Amino acid sequence: MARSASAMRGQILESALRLFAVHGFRGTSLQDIASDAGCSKASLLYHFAGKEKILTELLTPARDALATLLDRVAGLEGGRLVEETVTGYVDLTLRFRREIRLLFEDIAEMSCHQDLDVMELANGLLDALAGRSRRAPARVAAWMVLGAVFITSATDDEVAPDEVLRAEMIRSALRALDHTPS
Amino acid sequence: MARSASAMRGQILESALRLFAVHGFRGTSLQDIASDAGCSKASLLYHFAGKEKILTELLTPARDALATLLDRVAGLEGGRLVEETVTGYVDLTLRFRREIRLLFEDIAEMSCHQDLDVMELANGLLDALAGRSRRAPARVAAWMVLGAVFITSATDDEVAPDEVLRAEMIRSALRALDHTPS
DNA sequence: ACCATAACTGTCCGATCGGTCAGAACTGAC
DNA sequence: GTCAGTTCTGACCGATCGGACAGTTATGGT
Repeated sequence: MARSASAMRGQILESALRLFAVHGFRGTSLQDIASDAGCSKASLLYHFAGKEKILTELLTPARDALATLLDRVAGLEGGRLVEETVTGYVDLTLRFRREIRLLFEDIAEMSCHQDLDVMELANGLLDALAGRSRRAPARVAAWMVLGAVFITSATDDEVAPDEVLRAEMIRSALRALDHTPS
Repeated sequence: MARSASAMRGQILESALRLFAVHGFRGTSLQDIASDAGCSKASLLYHFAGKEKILTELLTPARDALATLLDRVAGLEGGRLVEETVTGYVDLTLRFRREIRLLFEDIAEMSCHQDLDVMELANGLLDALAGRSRRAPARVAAWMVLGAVFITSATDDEVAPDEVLRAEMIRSALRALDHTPS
């Protein structure tokens, strides 16, 4: 063997990203990555100081891209600020989809696992949020609200008292769904 | 020792929920839970058939509540459907905050960890999405969009081609932020 | 051809994990 | 007090993990 160092490193990173995105970080062992990349586990640790360093190297480009975006919008304000930030953020997440997915597959695996089959319920919730519509705009907005409420509830940021938080979450969600109050 | 069975079970579930919410499911060992609950690891496995069963018992109430919500809105349609679903979903996530948090702490720990300190960047992004406003409605909406875009990008649901997905994500996000197009 | 260096590997290690099991400790009914 | 049944535990097990290290193999400059 003994390919060029950068080639092997690239192969390792590629394998790691794919496996992390399927089984999660903790759910993927160094041996798994080594087997997939076609080298020994010891070779991994020759190229990378440790398992965490592999993860760091995988996530750094996304991090840097986010930092760049924030720099770019630092001087803006008002409507331009929000528009540029949203557009940039969306593009960024789409570009680094696999990296984001690896952060979530721990959850996904946990949800699919065991008796409680959450995925079926999640699809039901998605349908209801989309108002039973199958059209793409409604479905995308439904996904957005699904994730938005989920994450916002999980935050411990103390951004607002619970009553305010609840009211604003509902209003914001309905706006995202393009819902005209009846 | 030798308390009543249900008391010990309750103590174990309480400890497990708290520890899972701090260190994640995989990041919490049976020994951790046992120490926190004030019993031996073997005692855990007397009350619960395995580690996964503890998680199942913790998440089942939330799952059942979601199923109940979906049943309740099953007969509705149009505006009422969307309103009831959103309100119910928000209430549900707020009620089961700790359970949701435990699903996320794997991510949180991973993000805070290592060199790349993502949290500072996330706060910057949050500020920009909120249009630099410190008011609660803007901050809540910013959190919503942060999570919405993140999760929607991570999905592999093939809900729409990437160009459509991108456009709808941006539109939906701007609506959630109550942004009036300039 | 030679050799310093880079690339790579087999093997071992300590730690930790979830889980088992035989038996001790406790409990309430009688 | 006795005893059956419940509750609990220390000790142990096999598996797996991330990592260390000495030694082997390939590479490129001379």
